[in-house]
Amino acid sequence: MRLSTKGRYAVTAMMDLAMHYGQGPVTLADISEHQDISLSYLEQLFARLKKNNLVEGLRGPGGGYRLSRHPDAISVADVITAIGEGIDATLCEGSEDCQDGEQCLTHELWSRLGKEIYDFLNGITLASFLENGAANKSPEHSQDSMVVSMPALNKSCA
Amino acid sequence: MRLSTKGRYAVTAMMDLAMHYGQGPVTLADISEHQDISLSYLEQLFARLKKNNLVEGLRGPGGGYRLSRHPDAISVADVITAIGEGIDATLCEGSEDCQDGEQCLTHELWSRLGKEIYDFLNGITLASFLENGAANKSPEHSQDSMVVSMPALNKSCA
DNA sequence: TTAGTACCTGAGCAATTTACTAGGTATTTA
DNA sequence: TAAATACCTAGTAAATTGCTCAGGTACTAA
Repeated sequence: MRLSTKGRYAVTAMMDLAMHYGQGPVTLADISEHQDISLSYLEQLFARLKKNNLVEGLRGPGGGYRLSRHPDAISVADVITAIGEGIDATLCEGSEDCQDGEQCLTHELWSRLGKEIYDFLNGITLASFLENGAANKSPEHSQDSMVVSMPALNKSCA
Repeated sequence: MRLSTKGRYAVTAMMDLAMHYGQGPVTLADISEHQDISLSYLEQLFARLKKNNLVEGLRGPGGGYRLSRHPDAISVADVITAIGEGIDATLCEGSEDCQDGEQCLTHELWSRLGKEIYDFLNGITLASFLENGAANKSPEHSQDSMVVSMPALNKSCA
């Protein structure tokens, strides 16, 4: 589990897509303008996201990206792990370095903590976060005409 | 809020100290051996931890480091922010770059998510995690003769 | 068919972070 | 004093981050 500005870019970009879910694809150029990220950097991020089947790309005029699943079915943990792609095997894990009990113990402790963090982030879906900003575990996965509401966020930023 | 292997090292090291709380200071050499981290790297980490008043250093033979507060009063978020030290002001935040509403919106979204993650990690204290691995909010802060128990973690690592 | 728009690939790069090495100084205990 | 330990400074190779540039490929409207 890793959490950096890279994951932050990815999550905010995915939220951009979630907000326009059901309204046709969103171009990377739009996201680039909205979030002030370079287009090529976004392309790199979305290559990862597409590789992990979180988004679909649609070419041609009027094309862009859209979520490949319902915002209810995409968690923040999904996005971050898709970006990180195979991180967290850092220390013993292969367990050949483990000699004494105490080392195993601290590793065990961290792996438990890491799992708790993952479970927490996995409980936050794009939809649930857009709706009320809360972590909703076990979403109902309603396949209806999803309309993402965005209440009380029109305060000025300056 | 940043989460990387650096924070992982710091958290496991602090857990090492929490386990020996009330049993005299622990040397960095011991932690270095237990966790297989270089001594100087630990020194850098503990310089930050000391700067943020999470640990106390005791020089001379028989010296080492110990927690400056009760394990109940130190959260995982405390450790990670002490290591990170003033990160998360990355994008607009100074808010001069914010032109349109939508950019503010995504920033608002992320800051809310970041706060949720922080609150979650802030609910996990060293003591509560050692005891049962669960996130206990609002610990009772018992100032008694803390004995950190470590049940059911003696499985072999190989 | 052709221009426009989108996605894709890969190289490269400055800045930062990571994890570590080397060498000191300061302080305390025995 | 001598040993143990914290503490400090500086450097550094490797990786990561965030980004740019330069070209490609695929699709669609005209």
